[in-house]
Amino acid sequence: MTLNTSRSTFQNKTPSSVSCEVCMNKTCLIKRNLQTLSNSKFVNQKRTLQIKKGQQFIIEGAPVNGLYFVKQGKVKVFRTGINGKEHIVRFANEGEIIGHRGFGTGDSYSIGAIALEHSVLCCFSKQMLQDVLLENPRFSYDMMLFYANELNKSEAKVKSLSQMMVRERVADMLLYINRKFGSTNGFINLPLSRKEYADYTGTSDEQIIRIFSALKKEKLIIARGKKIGILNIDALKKEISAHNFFLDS
Amino acid sequence: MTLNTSRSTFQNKTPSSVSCEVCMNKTCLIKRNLQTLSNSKFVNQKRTLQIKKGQQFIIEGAPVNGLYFVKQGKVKVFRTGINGKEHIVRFANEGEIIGHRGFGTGDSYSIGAIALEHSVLCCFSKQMLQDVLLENPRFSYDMMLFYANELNKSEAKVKSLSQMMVRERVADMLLYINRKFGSTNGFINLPLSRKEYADYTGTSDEQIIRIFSALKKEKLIIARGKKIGILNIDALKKEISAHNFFLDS
DNA sequence: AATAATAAGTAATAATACTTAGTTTTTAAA
DNA sequence: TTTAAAAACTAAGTATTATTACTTATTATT
Repeated sequence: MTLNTSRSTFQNKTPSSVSCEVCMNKTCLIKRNLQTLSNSKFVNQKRTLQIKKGQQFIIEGAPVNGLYFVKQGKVKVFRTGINGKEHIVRFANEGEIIGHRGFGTGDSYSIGAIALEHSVLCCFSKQMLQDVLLENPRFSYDMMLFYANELNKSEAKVKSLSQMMVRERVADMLLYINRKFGSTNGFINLPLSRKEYADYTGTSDEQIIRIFSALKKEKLIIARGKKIGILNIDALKKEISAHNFFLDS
Repeated sequence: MTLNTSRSTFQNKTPSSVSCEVCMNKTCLIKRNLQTLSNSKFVNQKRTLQIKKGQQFIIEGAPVNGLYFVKQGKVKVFRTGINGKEHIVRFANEGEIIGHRGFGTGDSYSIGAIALEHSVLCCFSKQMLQDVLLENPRFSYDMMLFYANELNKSEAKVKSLSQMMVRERVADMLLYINRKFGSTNGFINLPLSRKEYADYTGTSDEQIIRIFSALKKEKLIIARGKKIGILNIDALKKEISAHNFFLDS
């Protein structure tokens, strides 16, 4: 895996660009505000990027140059902590926004982002977005709601890390991943390494492996290589039922 | 401590109401957008509430009726978890907003809020705020930025809970509280119970007590009843320096 | 002022999680 | 295809944290 800088990726405009008007991704916040934004040159100013599996397209600490909207594919968003240890903040699916935190705290990204599979991203520059946000209250309001939703999710995760034991967090995470990405033939649509599960859950690889091993023995999950399938979703839900919440996708 | 409902508190309009135009609180987001909002009837539609120390003014799960802006005082915002155990999401100071997460997920508050000292709050109804946000892009944009900042803070806390040991988290928290609320005569301006420190840090009372005891022995902090003072701020910072970050206030 | 309740503190024990050290399997590179 | 590297797996040992059981001090109530 080579580390491409955001800048070099930025210039990699491909002939597969699709304008926002004809894009089929209905969950995208830009798409949903297209009527409001239609008088703006804004929607013609995006760049569409093809990102290979494993490719990093946002470097932590790099200057914020824009927001990425996931047109297709899956992405993990992470922060690097002590000793280079990675913490996965969230997984992003189609229609979701990456790099949005840079709007708040200044000029650099506080996160990194890597594609988990081949992905197509639409990138809008920060300056352009700021301008159009300041012109379009409806769009601004929708962006605000997006952030409010992200904040709720983040705080649910804070609670999970504070009050759940590791096994509970693992159960919670499997339910979340399953709900967010769905399953095919009984296996969750996003194969992740044990390390990635650990980085998301805030524990070690070995702990994940140990808990998966136990869950497999207890017939709650099944594994085929990196693919994980949930066999008994109710039992998994029961693991966390005392906590009375699920992470929203 | 009696639990007043938000509704009854809501009606408790006092003669000490001050209009936004003459309010001296310069950090308030409404105040900062006053020029933009001046044509709106909006700023005359707030309610000013006097909240006693220990009084709960937001009940988790209650319908969202508005946002609270802290004119004066200090507040803790919490979520209730397993077995009624409380998790403190954050502390809020003057000029800060409470209840803002209700904008994202629907009709009820996902948090509770209690005044840590006598506090004065300005409350704007959700409907009114939505209307004015949809009319004023500058204000909407500023609200969006506020949420983006809150999201960054929340994610820093996620990272802290994932990767720091309890002692490190305690050091981090003391630095944060000290920075946010300041000190007088060598003691942090917000006396908290050991339970509250624990609820914020995501550990048990006894663990807090144990770590405070150790930090006192090592001359890093001093305690007078519930008041805590930092004696050696550099040593405290050194406890978390390997993690390369501070929680922003 | 006296009493009751709660919070702070301490020590010991139990439970949980992390780390280390290996082996086996899978994936990537040559 | 072979080899090397990385990931997955397992077990054992160590460290951290939570829980339990008290005592003491402080705060709230009567």
